[in-house]
Amino acid sequence: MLNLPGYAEQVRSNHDFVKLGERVDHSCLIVAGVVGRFDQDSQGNRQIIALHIPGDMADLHSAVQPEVTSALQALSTTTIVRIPHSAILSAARTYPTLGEALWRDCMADSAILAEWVFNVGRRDAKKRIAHLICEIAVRVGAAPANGMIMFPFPLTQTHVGDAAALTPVHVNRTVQALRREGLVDIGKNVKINDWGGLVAAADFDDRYLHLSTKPKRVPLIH
Amino acid sequence: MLNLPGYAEQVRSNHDFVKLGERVDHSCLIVAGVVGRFDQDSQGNRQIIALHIPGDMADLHSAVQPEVTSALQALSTTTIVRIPHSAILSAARTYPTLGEALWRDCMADSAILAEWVFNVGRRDAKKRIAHLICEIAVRVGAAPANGMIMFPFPLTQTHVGDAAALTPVHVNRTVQALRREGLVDIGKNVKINDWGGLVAAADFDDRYLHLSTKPKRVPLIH
DNA sequence: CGCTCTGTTGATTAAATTCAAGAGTAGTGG
DNA sequence: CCACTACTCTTGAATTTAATCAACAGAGCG
Repeated sequence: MLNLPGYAEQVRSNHDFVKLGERVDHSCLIVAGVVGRFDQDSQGNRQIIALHIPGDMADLHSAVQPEVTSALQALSTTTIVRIPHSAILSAARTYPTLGEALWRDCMADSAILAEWVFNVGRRDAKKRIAHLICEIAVRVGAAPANGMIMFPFPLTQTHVGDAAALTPVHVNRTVQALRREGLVDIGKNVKINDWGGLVAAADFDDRYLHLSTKPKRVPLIH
Repeated sequence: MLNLPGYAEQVRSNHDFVKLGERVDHSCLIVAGVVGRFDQDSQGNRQIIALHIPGDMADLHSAVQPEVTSALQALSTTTIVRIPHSAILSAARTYPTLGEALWRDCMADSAILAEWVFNVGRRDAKKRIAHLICEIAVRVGAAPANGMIMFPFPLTQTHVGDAAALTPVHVNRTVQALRREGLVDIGKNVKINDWGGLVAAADFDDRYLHLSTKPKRVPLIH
């Protein structure tokens, strides 16, 4: 087993722990919480371009590209471990198969990014939010219980808007519509009453998540 | 110098040379022409999620993730060379630094993808198309001549719409507006009259292209 | 208790889509 | 060489979706 160095660190909600423009010498493993990767323009308009959940290396790519062009912000109270690039790269050099796995992990994130371009570009508000919820449900590994899928959801409607490229007002109305239709209740928890219906409404196809090649999540060894 | 196997192949315009759902055992180097990476939904709505120009490995990522989740289509008459994954991966295993470079190359594409999420999500039609043109101008390495930047542009307005997530009708009106304002003339050639003005109109910041770490384009050794 | 943040509602406005049709251009085959 | 077809670009009008503006209510926290 790899014994990567690093120490756990708490990040407050809405705090940037990797900032635009800096040059980093480590990648961040998310241990708990939810983090958003943000891009912004010169007027300060922000867009979440990726969401990361526990088990994700939110910026593994920085190992080969240390200039930060999108910030990482905690969207809830979050625990991270900063892992030095030196450790990652030397391990990858020693075990080329590991290097390939890290590369593959980055490409899994990239495939999600591609789907987000489609999501934001081609789907209307309802499909877009439904699709986002489907993706998160699969990624967190939410399992049905009592005919319902439920998982904690610390994001605000504003966060959802930042991810789906919609205004908070429009997110609110769309979330209400999804609730009224009995598909999904998006609150402090997401409660999916009708997974099949939600998948259909979102036109969700999980192939882009490459679930078969995705490594199982392993508990953190410190 | 690497001596990767492969033979040149002509692809007709509008032809998919890597198809959705297949499993590939090679990556495609673009030698000439322009190719689009397409995602689509069950209704057949299409979205270009990436553009590739000569010198790009359009689907290098398939070396570590061979299941095709987005198709590659020639947007003009195109020449490609198919390079076996076996050759790429064994070279990467032998020379870990090369493996890192390939990984880095994939991450450069990923950074562009991230910018596209922002582009499609947060910019209006004019900024969006202007931004796309700025990006392509930089990537093809277009240089000013006679106070004007000009390069061939084989894409149709429909292609631009597929990339910018706009209808062809709206692309047309927006392209005309950009022409009227003297910023850029988008036709069989792109003619940029006012680079500074276009950059400002697009809110374009080339940092996401990581130009400093981008390897210089080398002529193909066969 | 008062502040801030989040969610909610209504009215208005703006941006982009949709629908429909016509004009120009290039390529194909007779 | 011309007729025919397909594609691209263009225009106008009507419609739809989402943004904007403006308030207010409730929850949580110091």
